[in-house]
Amino acid sequence: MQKVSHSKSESASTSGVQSVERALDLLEYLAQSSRWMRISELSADTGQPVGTIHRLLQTLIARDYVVRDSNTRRYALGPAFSALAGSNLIMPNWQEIATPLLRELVEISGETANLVVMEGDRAVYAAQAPSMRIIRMFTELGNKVPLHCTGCGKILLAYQPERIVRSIIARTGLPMRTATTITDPIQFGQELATIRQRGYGLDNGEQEEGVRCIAVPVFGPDEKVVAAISVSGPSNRLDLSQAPIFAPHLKRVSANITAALMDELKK
Amino acid sequence: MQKVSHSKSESASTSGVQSVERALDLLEYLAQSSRWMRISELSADTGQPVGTIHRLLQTLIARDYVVRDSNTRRYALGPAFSALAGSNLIMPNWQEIATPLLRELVEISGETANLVVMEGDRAVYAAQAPSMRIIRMFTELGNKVPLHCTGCGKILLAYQPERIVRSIIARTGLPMRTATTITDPIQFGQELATIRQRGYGLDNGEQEEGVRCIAVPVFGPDEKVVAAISVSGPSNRLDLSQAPIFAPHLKRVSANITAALMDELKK
DNA sequence: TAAATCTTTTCACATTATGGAAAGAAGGAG
DNA sequence: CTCCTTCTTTCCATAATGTGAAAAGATTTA
Repeated sequence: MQKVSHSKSESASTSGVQSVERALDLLEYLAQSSRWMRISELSADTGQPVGTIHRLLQTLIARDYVVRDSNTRRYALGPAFSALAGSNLIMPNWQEIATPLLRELVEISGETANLVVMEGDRAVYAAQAPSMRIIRMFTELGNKVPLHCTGCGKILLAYQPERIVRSIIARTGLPMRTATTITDPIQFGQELATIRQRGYGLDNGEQEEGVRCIAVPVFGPDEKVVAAISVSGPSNRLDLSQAPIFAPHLKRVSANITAALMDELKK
Repeated sequence: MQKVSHSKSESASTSGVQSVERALDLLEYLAQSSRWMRISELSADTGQPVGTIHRLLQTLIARDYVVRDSNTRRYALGPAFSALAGSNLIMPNWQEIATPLLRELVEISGETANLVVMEGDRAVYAAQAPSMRIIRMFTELGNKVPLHCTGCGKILLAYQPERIVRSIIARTGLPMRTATTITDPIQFGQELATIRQRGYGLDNGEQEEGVRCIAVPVFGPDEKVVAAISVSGPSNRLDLSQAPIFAPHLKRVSANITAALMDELKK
């Protein structure tokens, strides 16, 4: 258990309430660890003395943000988060807001249109307007897929701060799903840069052979990306050369969703 | 908008890192307010001076737990929560864990079996094993329903600390959905007490005319309730006099789900 | 343009969080 | 069963940290 520079360096910079930041560090560490943690582990891994960790945990437990298994004396995130996460300010009713707008994309492209949000280390389908054709892309709502090998997932990552992207990749890696999956971190970084630059992203069968998709970001308040929308279909119909043609339509619909979202939020 | 006791009383008592508690107060207040809030409102409603609120918000914004709309200078919960909420420690893959176990209930009862979790002020269907009969109860997964008028919802509330229950009811009220919906807070309190006492809950068409259900809690670590399971069916088949017969089966399956959950968690 | 309202920054102060160390539990080895 | 080790919890003197009143700045209203 080695001490890690008790100096205030790292996140010090300016402002920031120390104890709050440490509490958040703790919560985030618990979130990303895939098993229940003991105090000594938390202390070692976050570099805070056990006393401090213990006191923070007490506070968080009292509010149900952390639970303690009294048998093993291990800690994990608690149920209070789902109450926060359920707030419709951060989890809008995407089905209601987006589905009618997504249908427009189905009419234009003939392919299934999706709205996807980030949840933890994965992308989740939150709304969908299915293609009317016999062969079509279809996913259950709530379905979770990797971020690195889907059009929408890559969009969501591309508009995330560097540090978030790195920590996600550190945890999940870039596992190969098909022959076209990008598995090299450097190349993946370039892919994200390309996406940011041209404003839309592609999925060339990177998650599932034979499924292609074109995706754009959906912005919330303050230009933060809150979701991604896409049209997805079978490779034989959806040629990636069509992307520059579809992208403006996707962007228009994205802007409409942003507007609808803002309407929901403003009072 | 009246001021609520500026005294440090309330949660003071022992322990608890003050600034962390205040930050949590702030987050919870933001979560429950249905619109974006200005600093002055937050200050008035939480009883903290604007300076303090401002500083806390800075810290939370820096970490994306709060977002600020720079046009209106209003604040809301930020995207960092979905990352935490996505942690499989607090959001297990219920479909995977519970669905096979729920099927057992379908075989016994002939009716649809559901697993429901709490999310914010509502209950969300997280797993389901549908009845094989022609007329049957069915809901989309991810569907959100009120807590106060559903079997599972009432279970979830019954095993929640008083203060949580009160704050939820304060926000949502007890709106009448059918003739049997409990709309009186006192009576509702008694209902929750009854549920705790006998260990299972009923829904006698309180949300939808003609749909009845029997529900029991699902416990996680440390005897905390993390979900509820139920069998639901049409009133003409599902007589509430059958409840004492079904309840033990529900409890057995609930225990199995708890066990499966623990297996997931322990390494 | 002036007044009023709201937001952001500042700063002296002491309350509050800190973390080392002691006390207490639990777990393991012999 | 007892001793020893390892981990958790509590304690407390210290000063670093968070506090909040008020000033400064920004924006909206009159």
